Amino acid sequence: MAKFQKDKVDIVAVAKAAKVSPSTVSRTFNHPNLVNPATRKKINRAVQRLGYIRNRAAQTMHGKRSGTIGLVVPTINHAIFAEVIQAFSDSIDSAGFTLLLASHGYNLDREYAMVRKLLEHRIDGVALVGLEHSKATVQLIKQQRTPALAIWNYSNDSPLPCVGADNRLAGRLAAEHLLALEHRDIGLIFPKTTDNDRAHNRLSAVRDALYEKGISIPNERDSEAPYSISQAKQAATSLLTERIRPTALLCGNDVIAQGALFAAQNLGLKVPNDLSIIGIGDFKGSADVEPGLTTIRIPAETIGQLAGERFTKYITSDDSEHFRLCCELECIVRGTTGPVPTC
Amino acid sequence: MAKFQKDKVDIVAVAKAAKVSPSTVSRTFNHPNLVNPATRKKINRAVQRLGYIRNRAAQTMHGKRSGTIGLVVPTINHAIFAEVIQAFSDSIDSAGFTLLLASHGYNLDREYAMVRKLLEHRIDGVALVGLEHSKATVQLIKQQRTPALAIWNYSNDSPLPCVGADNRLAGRLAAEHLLALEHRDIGLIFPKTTDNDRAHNRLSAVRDALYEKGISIPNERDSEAPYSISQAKQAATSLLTERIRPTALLCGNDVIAQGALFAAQNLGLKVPNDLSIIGIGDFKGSADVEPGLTTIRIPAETIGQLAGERFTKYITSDDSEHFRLCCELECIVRGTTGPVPTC
DNA sequence: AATAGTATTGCAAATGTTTTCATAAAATCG
DNA sequence: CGATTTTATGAAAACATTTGCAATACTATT
Repeated sequence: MAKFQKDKVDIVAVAKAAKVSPSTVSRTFNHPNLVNPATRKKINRAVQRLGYIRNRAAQTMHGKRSGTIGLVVPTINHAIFAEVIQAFSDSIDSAGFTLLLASHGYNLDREYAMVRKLLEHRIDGVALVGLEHSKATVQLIKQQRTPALAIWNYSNDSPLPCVGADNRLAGRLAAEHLLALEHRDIGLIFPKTTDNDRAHNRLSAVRDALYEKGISIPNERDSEAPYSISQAKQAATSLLTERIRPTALLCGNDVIAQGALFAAQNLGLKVPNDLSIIGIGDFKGSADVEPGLTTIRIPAETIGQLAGERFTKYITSDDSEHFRLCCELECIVRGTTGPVPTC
Repeated sequence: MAKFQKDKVDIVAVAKAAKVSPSTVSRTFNHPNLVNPATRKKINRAVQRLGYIRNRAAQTMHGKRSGTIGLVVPTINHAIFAEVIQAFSDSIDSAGFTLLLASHGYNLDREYAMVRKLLEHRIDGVALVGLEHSKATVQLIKQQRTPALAIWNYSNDSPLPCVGADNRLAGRLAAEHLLALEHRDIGLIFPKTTDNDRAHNRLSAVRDALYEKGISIPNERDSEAPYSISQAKQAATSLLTERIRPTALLCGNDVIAQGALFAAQNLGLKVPNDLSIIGIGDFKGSADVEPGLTTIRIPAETIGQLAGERFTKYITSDDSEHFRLCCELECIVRGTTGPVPTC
């Protein structure tokens, strides 16, 4: 195969080789039923022989879809997003699209820059994580009339179509689980909430739920840790070595919760006898630590897959009915939470 | 800004608004020094006002670079690759490129399909994980004269430029660490090695190293587990409940090693007193489990970053000198390995 | 002031497709 | 068998850029 890799092999080279016009070659790809099976065979043979590969750029320029979808995430590096990226990628792939990926490191100004960059490539749609975006970003995608989708978060009044879960509810569920176990001395470890509406929503819902029971969290029980097991471990360690130790730790996500768990083990505390720990997310691996992590499950894979399916349909059929899909949360009780120690 | 979003805003709309020719507008973007600063200012104002965004597809079609680089990985889902993807993405981003990402699920035929798909988008280069690829894939990228790069693996006779580490050496280092601690009864847990030269190289190097000391691994000590903590945990559990328990477990990667660690804890074994465990990879989090995981560090972030820098330079300067970068491995001794129990 | 350069701009061709329209050949019908 | 419909193909315009070449205006040199 591919005997003549001589020069540029484009659609006209194929046409020449098959002794037909370029139009016919184009048609064999785009509307095969409009061309005589015999001619089609000739053309396909020529394609094989020359090793021709379609040029999406040229198609795009003509006004056809580019066949690409942009995805902008805060970070690729961490368990959750990796999972949702994988699912989204697979899902759009099977609809014939390719993924353009960019990350902004929890900085909404960089998010804007990334969206702009993707727009230059004439993506057929762009998916963003979360519902909070800079004014400029929103204006940009509106002005370009590019289909856009918010994933990971759900809100019934989201301006963009969205596929995700209710992060406020996630926070509330976590708090309620601890409250049901009679915990009152609760420590909080959350990531920074600037430019991160997921964390913000979770945290404020937790505070609300606790407040309703008359509990407020003193400053020294309210700790901040970035998305890293080791730094969470540090934060948890200092929280657990205060004069009065909380009986439970509510963590903004499972990575932090794992850090907290390791910190507790390192301090010789028995989980859940001496200390309860709950996370949010249910990442890969959370089930398998010892003891298994109690957490609020956010179905990342489902979100990614659903988002991909729904969004590609939305793009290809441009019947632009706004959609909002809410994925169910679930409180997964494993081994890291238990009743308050009866000391 | 963006008062007229009336119709298509292309380079000629901008030209009209700024009262210059399209050529001049194009030049302000591509060769700013060739155009009068005053004109440039006029044009930039028009660009702002109309909200013009360059069309990479049209540029590409003209023969300019597309500004995209393809990356094909086995999976996005797992710690290692997520890290290398992030670093690679950041690195090429700062050189002005955008990432097209695809995954094949450890199937080299799907890898071929993905490369083809990326080629349709006229990527300026494609990076693949590992050195083992189907004949068809290799032929395809050669025939298209697309710059290609192998990452993650290093070999001094790699046909493609490569940036990575020596996986055979990684296996050997792990084995030698256990041997130095006098372990002789060693259990192996590795992922499937088909279509995965990383795992294959590691495993065969481990076998060689053990063989040199006269040790061969009986079948029941040689276990297979996919890339999942929970399934690794299962595999480890069955290995550890054999009649005669090995004194050490050598795991094909850190995910498996973590599974093994949890399995041991679950069985009430003290690590490292009753059992030593070593992994390969040093993923995020491996340092923080309790006890910290001993492992062979593969510098994923360095690999990703270096690969991005080197590859973009390679592409933009097309001085096609073949390059091969070998990243250093390091045996990180933490808390999961110790001397053979003196029972 | 004439000449030679240099800086700035515009014109038009080229890039690789898709699609509308027109045409030619073949098939159907009465 | 001629008229009409259907099927199959080609010619050419359009898509949004970039760039070589030519033209113009300006500056420096003698």
